[in-house]
Amino acid sequence: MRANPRPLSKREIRQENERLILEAAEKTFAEAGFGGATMQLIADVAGLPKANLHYYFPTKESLYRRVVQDIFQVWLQAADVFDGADGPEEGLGAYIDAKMEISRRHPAGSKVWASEVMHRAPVIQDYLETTLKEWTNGRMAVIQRWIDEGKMDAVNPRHLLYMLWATTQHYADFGHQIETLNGGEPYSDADWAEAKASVKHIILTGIGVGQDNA
Amino acid sequence: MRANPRPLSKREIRQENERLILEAAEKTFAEAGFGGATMQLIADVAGLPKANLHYYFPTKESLYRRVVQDIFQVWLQAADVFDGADGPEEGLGAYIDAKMEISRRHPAGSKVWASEVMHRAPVIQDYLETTLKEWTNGRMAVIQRWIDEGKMDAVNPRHLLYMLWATTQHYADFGHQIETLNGGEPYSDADWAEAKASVKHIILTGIGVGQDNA
DNA sequence: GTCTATACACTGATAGAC
DNA sequence: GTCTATCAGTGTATAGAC
Repeated sequence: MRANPRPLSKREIRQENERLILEAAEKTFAEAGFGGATMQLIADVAGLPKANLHYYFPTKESLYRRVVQDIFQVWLQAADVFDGADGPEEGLGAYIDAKMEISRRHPAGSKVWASEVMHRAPVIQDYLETTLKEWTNGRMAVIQRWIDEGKMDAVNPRHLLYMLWATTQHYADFGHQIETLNGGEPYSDADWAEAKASVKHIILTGIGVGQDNA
Repeated sequence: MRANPRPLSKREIRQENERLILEAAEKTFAEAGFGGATMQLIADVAGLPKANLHYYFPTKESLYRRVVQDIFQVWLQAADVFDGADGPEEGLGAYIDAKMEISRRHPAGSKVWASEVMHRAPVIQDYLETTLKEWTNGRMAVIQRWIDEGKMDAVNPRHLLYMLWATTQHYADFGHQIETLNGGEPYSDADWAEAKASVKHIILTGIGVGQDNA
């Protein structure tokens, strides 16, 4: 344990505390839902007094809104691998890998997102109508281009995307069920590798793309 | 408006009121989550005074428990089509159809189930460990048999099941997102038919099963 | 079996000393 | 920027008249 060379600036204190709070909030909202997560509980998880949460985030809803927005950003960035790919095997394969990795590393975020959408997106409806819609249309166009170029079968691009989202996010959102069916044991590296390979194999084969992934 | 030929027996009154309450509860729990759904709100949806709910279901949790149990039954019954099928095209095709139909007809139930599992199954953990586990093992054995008989490719049966669950339930759990991406319009008969056909085509092709479904 | 009134606990949010 | 004390509002659940 070393002494800090200099005291943190107010800006740094704010950043650090916001990070602590957001981390605790994401975990707590995921586990208990918006209604079940109390400010007291989030404060306990963050290791701060409840009043401090209200200092950084005036209302519970503003805190929740920030959590959902952050998740949405991570989620959108996963699609960067999609762009600039030569074809579906590379592009969709990398996208599946990226989304499976998010399910593994940020399961809480995925659950908060799922819960928000299930409850008719009370705080991010505008994102669905603008950003997500544009993103979806763009990726559908890419898939359609691959189809036109004969690089994959003529499947419905929209429902292919939905299948990718559903399947990859399932490993986060229903992680508890999967763990229970795994004898109560969390997934090992090998389990995740098997899951990834299975998902990629079935979907890529399903759209007429040969692949040699082990 | 006709007069009832005879007054309802107490048993019939109980059945009818329980049905009203359970219907309202499923809808409300799905839309607002366990914490967000208040007994007052459920009572309003059911058209009954709040105190009556406590007469039929002593606590909020007992009402919720009953809702989840009922959903689980519907969900398990959908798998009847699985058994007695000659091969994967018939068995899995019918299973996908059945699960898509449940997503269409009982989206609220699917959401309550998803929410329950996401929150680590506080009330149906025992079902996951017993009934669901046995069900899953049984169906995995059927799939493995089809593989051994050369009727489909050698994919991992467990992950194939997860993909079926994820993909079909996605159309209920994320129905709001799908509707938003559909221009705010609910899915028509044609939309559902297209979704079903897409899901069946990709998955059945993905496991090496030819199919001629339109 | 129905329903009004109410008890009791808890939650989100704030005031104000430090 | 931190934290204790506290308020106003809401939620679950029940008592008791009908």
